[in-house]
Amino acid sequence: MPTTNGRSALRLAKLQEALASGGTLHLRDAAELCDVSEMTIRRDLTTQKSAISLLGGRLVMANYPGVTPIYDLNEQQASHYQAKYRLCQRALAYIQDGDTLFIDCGSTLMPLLSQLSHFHELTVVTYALNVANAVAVLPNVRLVLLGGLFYPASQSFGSDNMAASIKRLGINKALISAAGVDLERGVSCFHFHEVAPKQAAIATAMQRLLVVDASKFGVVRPAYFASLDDFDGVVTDEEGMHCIQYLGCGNAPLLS
Amino acid sequence: MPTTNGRSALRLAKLQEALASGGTLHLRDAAELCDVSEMTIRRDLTTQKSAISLLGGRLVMANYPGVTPIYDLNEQQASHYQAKYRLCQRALAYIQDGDTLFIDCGSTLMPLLSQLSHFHELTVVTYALNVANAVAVLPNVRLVLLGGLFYPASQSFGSDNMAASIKRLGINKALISAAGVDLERGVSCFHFHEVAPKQAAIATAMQRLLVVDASKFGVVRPAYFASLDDFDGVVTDEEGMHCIQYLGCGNAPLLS
DNA sequence: CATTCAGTGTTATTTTTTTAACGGCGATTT
DNA sequence: AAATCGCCGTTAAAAAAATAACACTGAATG
Repeated sequence: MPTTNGRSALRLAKLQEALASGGTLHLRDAAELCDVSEMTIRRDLTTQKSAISLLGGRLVMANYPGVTPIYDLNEQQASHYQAKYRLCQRALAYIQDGDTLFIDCGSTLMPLLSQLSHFHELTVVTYALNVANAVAVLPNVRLVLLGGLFYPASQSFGSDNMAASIKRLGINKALISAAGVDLERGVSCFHFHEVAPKQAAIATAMQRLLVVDASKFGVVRPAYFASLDDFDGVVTDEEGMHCIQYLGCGNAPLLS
Repeated sequence: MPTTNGRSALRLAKLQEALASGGTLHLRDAAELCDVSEMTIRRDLTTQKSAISLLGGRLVMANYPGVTPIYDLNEQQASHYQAKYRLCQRALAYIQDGDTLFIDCGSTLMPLLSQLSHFHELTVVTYALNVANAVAVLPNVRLVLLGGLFYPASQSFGSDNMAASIKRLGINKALISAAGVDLERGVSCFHFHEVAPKQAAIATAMQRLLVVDASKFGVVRPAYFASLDDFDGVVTDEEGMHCIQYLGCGNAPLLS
């Protein structure tokens, strides 16, 4: 195993460039490209740590969405996903063909996106890169991405005139996610740059839905952005329903 | 093999949702999730065509960037990539630490992006989704994405006020790609929505570089956006240099 | 000049993945 | 009720990929 990063690192760099445009590269081709044996490429990959990973004989960019975080489905994870999935199923019930949806950032609403392919025509407005990527591949959904400076922590964008941009759009339904929901302290998230777009969407949309699972109830996060009264409804899971009833729920009607 | 889309399609849908958030799912886990054998999942995948593909025993979303278009490196393709790579290496020579770069859409400049990780600090401005994805993973590069309505054909965004947004940014160097370069008919691309951002970047940037390989010379595409004189330089490959000398090259100095 | 060692290729072995073939079960048809 | 057929599991065989072990090379070192 090479200790000094000699030619090994150079090869990795070369391969990384080859993969940067997107796509996969067979081990055989990678070896040919670098003019070494497959074994050497294998060793490069195991010794030097890089953004490339080997998936069934093919090199892929590990940091690309849809590749890296090998979905872990052991016991708990499975049910955790199931919960998120069911939550999105409930949210799905409020979406109709022809809607212009505002989709918030975060991972909560991701399971919803692939479901959107069942509709005939939709428009999705978002300021999150992961959401945009998932929507971009849907042929029946128009995508409007609100750009700006990228914040890696939330995979989303922020800009001065985002609020103005949102208000120019005819948003039908806003699906807002949150990291904390408290009856007294209101609805909050982690990052301050998310506040402006969330508030603008709430201000503009015809119908405002807060989509949160039970784990968010009774939690307060640094960035306050709305009170429960600002929403037309709360979409939550079975367990979340109990939390709301316990809390009293302001005057936001419980949805599903 | 199932002829009527019965439970098969339902399983695929379920798996697709599981993968939508990004990530991979081992065949074993997929089988467990659907409560069938691995063989059944395999059959589902081969009979029904879906957005899911099987890569080394793992299910991945085929339409995600970095997965689907299995990089084909047969003879010609290899040299073609090498050419693109060398072209970008030349362009790289004009980039300095601290620059604010405008990166155009298309595939030409993709090999450049992973190279940017070698710099200490950079800012990249783009209106292309594939560029944004490649830049988003670089920790040392600030990303500004100019949003709008998404155009799948060019993987880029367009909006009314994109030109205005670009002009508000202090763009240092603009790296512009093109689909056609002709001495008399000027520089052109395929899609009309690319014209506004390209022109705005050319108008704003301190330094304007046209990055094109030899295959673009003498070609005219539907959307004209600049003349060769509008650029401070042309970055091209060895073969492209000959083309330029043959054409006369306007007054744009040849770079590399 | 002999030794060491990083770097690599080759070969063999093990493990995993893929493919193919067969048989069972339940619903529908004849 | 027998036959058909869609659907699925199981098993065996083939192919591919991952791992391990060993040998060779050339440069640096003693």
